[in-house]
Amino acid sequence: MSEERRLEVLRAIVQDYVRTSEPVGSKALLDRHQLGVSAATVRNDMAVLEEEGLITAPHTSAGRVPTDAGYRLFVDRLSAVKPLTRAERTAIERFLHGAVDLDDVVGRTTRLLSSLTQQVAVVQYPSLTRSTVRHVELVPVGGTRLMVVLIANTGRVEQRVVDVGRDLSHDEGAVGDLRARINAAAVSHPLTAVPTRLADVLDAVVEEDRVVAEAVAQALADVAAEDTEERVVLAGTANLARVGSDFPTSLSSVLDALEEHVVLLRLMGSMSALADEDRVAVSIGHENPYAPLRTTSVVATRYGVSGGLGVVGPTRMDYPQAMAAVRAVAHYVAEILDG
Amino acid sequence: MSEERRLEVLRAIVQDYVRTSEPVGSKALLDRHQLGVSAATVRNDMAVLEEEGLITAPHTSAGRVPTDAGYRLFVDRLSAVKPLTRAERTAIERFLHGAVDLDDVVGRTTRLLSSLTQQVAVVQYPSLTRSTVRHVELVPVGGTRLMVVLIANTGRVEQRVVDVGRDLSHDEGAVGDLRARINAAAVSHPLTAVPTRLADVLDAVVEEDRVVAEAVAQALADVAAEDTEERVVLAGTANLARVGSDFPTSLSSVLDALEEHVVLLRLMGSMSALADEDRVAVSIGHENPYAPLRTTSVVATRYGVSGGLGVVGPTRMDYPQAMAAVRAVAHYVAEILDG
DNA sequence: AATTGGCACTCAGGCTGAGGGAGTGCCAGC
DNA sequence: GCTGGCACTCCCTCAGCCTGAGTGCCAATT
Repeated sequence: MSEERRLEVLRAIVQDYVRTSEPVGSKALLDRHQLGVSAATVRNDMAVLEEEGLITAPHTSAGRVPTDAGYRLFVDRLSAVKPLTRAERTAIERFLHGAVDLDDVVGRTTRLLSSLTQQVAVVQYPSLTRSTVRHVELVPVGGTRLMVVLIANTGRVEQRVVDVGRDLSHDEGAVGDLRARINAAAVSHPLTAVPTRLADVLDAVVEEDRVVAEAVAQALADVAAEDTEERVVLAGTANLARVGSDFPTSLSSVLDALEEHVVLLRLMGSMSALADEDRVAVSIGHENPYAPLRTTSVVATRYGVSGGLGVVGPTRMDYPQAMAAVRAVAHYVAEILDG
Repeated sequence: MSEERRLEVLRAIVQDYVRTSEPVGSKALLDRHQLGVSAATVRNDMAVLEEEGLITAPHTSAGRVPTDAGYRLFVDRLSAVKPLTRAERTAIERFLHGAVDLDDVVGRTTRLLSSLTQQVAVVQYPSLTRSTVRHVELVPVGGTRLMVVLIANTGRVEQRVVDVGRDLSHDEGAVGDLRARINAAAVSHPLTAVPTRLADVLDAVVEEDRVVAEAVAQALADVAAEDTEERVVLAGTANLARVGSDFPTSLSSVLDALEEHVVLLRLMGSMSALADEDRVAVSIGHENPYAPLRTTSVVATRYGVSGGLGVVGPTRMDYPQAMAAVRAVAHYVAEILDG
């Protein structure tokens, strides 16, 4: 009884089940794979695989279905990297290159990933906390209010309107002075360092502008601190409802979960922590820390310096294909954002 | 045979069917409404209503279900305005007032509307084409590239990066001069007027800055022209999949349709054209111009000067409730954006 | 002329039971 | 350790039956 062949059987089961979404029996396996042994032997192997908790039978006299552990083993040891075709690669490149700004890049990436994988795609905006300041702009917007615009090196733009208690509409000098000081202190430093670096600026400004500077510094600190303000974008939720999908009843709870962007952000964060450059993280079914997603799998990775992207789908997922698509898309997006 | 009572029967049918989602028969009607007549009479009325195409029976010996035309009549003539409770109003107000910027306002509005109505909420960003310029900012972002930031009076911010073919990183004078000229020409004018107003600026700048100014003007014109760049935000798609919902098979095609933001934008546009201040537009089932949404109804209105918002749901929808919620939310959002 | 009670009729949905078929586990033989 | 054979299990499908909600129509009543 060879260990090797048993794993071969597991691989065949996973592949067939992913294709057909029906429990696969010993006979059906022989039809579609040359294992060189008889059905009875396959049955013996299956019995062992079941004992090991890698596959399970929905009921007696039905075929077998991979368990979460089975998928895990498949992903870790049995799946070959499935490189994208040249056509796919050029399609990705062409599609992403039409983007005009960061919003557009993120939007296109999301749609692209969902159509490539036929799953729900999740793309996180490049995180502010790990990025640096490219520029800070101050714009009086009528009355005593000032719009503070922060531009990060990733191209992301955040704005806040603050009330500074003083009408600055006609005092371009003071605003310009403050703008220059803030930029001198903050530009090309990490966002997380902004509060401390602005402390010096506060001391330097003249008394009457102190309160203005403080309000602005506060707004910038808010932006930097507010992790919750990180955003994710979804596409392809319709894929969950497709015929042949495996969400009979729980579909609406999965959709609900996907609208909890805060949760998705945490998810992307924890998963991309596991994924180093060019390697994707996979979380299968019950491995998922967030209960409503226990019936789903997530394939994700990091891109560039601080973003995350991936797909969410049923555990019965074409992992090699999804992993290849996620990796390739992450690669191209990083390239575009760097350029 | 009183016309009046017949309409009363229609109203009762719509109300019961919306509640229970089951065809309503003559007897069940008598239990829940005091019509003061017998079941046989109600049956006669129903026969007439069916002849008029206002209700239909899924099959012989089943109760009746409103047709699209039935809902239409109900909405137009039979539904009383259902004012929100005081508690709901204060909840709306409180929820929206926590918003920190335009993105946040739109996001909160969408989630609020979907949780109020238990439908899919659609909120369109205030359109640029009808708004005016509040400020234009130019920021050199390394090399020969310049970031053009446009701030509209609605609080919306759009940016573009353009290559101006000249390194401006250390020529703050030229940038400042151009910024001042552009703002002088464009601020508080409608976005649509930007291209013509900038023509004068182009003539005035010195020869060597001409190409820079042209690139910037082009970018601004792009933003102003690009209607497709208008954005919508969705929430509550999970509500479509809720148990008791009426999308047995077509669910995924509806979800697909909702991801076509371009279509949604056109939809919101055409509907809010019909809706004047404080009046909501309703499009029921087949009335909808976009085929994949023929099984849904849309309740929408305008808010403020140039935005649209509404909900999309099954034709079996609580119209009075949805209309009240849409109207109230639009009211509050307009107030907040004005303030 | 409108309303009503009565009555025969229809039909979707649920329940049942039989038959087929895919699949299994086990065992004896190679 | 592999294989063919065999008995067994149990899901699924289908047909038939029954029930109950609901209808349409009619004759009688107001």
